[in-house]
Amino acid sequence: MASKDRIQRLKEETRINILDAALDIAKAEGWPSLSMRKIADKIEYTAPVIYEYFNSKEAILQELTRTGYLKLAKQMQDAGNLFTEPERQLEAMWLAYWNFAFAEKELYQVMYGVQTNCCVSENPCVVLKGPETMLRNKIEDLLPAANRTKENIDRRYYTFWSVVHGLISINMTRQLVSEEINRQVLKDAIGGMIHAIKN
Amino acid sequence: MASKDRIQRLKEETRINILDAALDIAKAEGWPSLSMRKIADKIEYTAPVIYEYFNSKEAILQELTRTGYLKLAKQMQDAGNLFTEPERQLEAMWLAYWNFAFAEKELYQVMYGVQTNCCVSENPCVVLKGPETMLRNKIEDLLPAANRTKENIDRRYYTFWSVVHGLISINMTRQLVSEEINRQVLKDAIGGMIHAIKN
DNA sequence: TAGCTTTGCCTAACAGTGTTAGATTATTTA
DNA sequence: TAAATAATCTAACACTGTTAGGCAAAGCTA
Repeated sequence: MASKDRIQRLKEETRINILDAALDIAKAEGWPSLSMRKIADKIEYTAPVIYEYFNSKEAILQELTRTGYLKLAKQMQDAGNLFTEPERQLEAMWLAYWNFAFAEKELYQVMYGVQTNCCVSENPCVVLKGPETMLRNKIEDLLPAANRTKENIDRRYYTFWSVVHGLISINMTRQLVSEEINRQVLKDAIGGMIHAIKN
Repeated sequence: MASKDRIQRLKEETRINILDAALDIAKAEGWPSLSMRKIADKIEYTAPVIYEYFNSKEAILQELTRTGYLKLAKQMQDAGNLFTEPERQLEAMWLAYWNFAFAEKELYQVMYGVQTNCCVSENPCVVLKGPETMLRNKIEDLLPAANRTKENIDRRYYTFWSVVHGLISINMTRQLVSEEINRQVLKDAIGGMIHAIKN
């Protein structure tokens, strides 16, 4: 009856192989070009056997986001444990979050629905820069002449953009942020940023 | 020779029809289920005709992002023009950006590569909440007991998350943010937020 | 108006996708 | 060894983006 265990182990193994193969392909060629047949090739099976382990391609991605969240949680936990003061811990946890996003880029993408936009890419023609330059100009106006450097404008612009775009995309991918919280976060961020710019 | 003009006008018209149809389908069924044949159906042609107007499906999306940027720029311009003080203008412009994102959700998605993540969706099982709860707990620790309300924790958490996730996804979709700016924005945001939490 | 050329549009096809049904082979059980 | 079960494959369906080739209508020229 130990053969049952062996078989069970083997099945578990190919299950993991499927997940590994999927992630490998995504890392090598990006998520859009991931296909069931490519996964099958990599694990040296034909495509239909994958469906004995996962109900759909979507299910594979779902499982990968699950492991992604576990990995992220662990790295944040470990980072926090290096410190004792809560503020240092919180800082370390966010930095761990940041580092995870780039160390495990593909996992982060599937976890949070960030697609490497092929559309805009290499050709940042002037119209795409319209909103950007408008905002930068206004930030420049507000900055005291003394610190009106390119680096400063960059920094303010990206801080602004990050918080607004971040909040928007959180709202679009998940839908659990209350209207009131949105209003407050946005108001705080914009108000705080404008205050900070004026010094 | 006026017929040349008429024909030119007609061609321009179906070009616009293609773009409109694509956006309509995306609004109705989401970007993933947009297909050339569906566009063709909507404009009452067959699929290959579209290739006389656009080189590829990608080109259609590219054109739509272009119009999206124009629309966004106009709305920001108009919003800014309602005020005279630069700080009010900047605030209004960011609010216009925010409003555009939800009023023209599909355009924003294609412009900035935000995909409505089907993966996570309805089943927020406990593991997905791991990182979230860890961060919330730490924020709770840092908040003075007096303002340790759920609303406050929510607000701080989402502000934090927005700026970090926003910066990450900006980096992933575009790649034009310098390492130095990233470091500064991240440091400023995290430092500032922690300071704000402690009051 | 006749013929020729160009244009507009379509059908058919290719290679690829996710997914399912049915047949076939291998393995385990009796 | 024979029957039953499990593992795996082939073939197919309906779909995707995209291209090649043909047909018919429109325009131009004589």
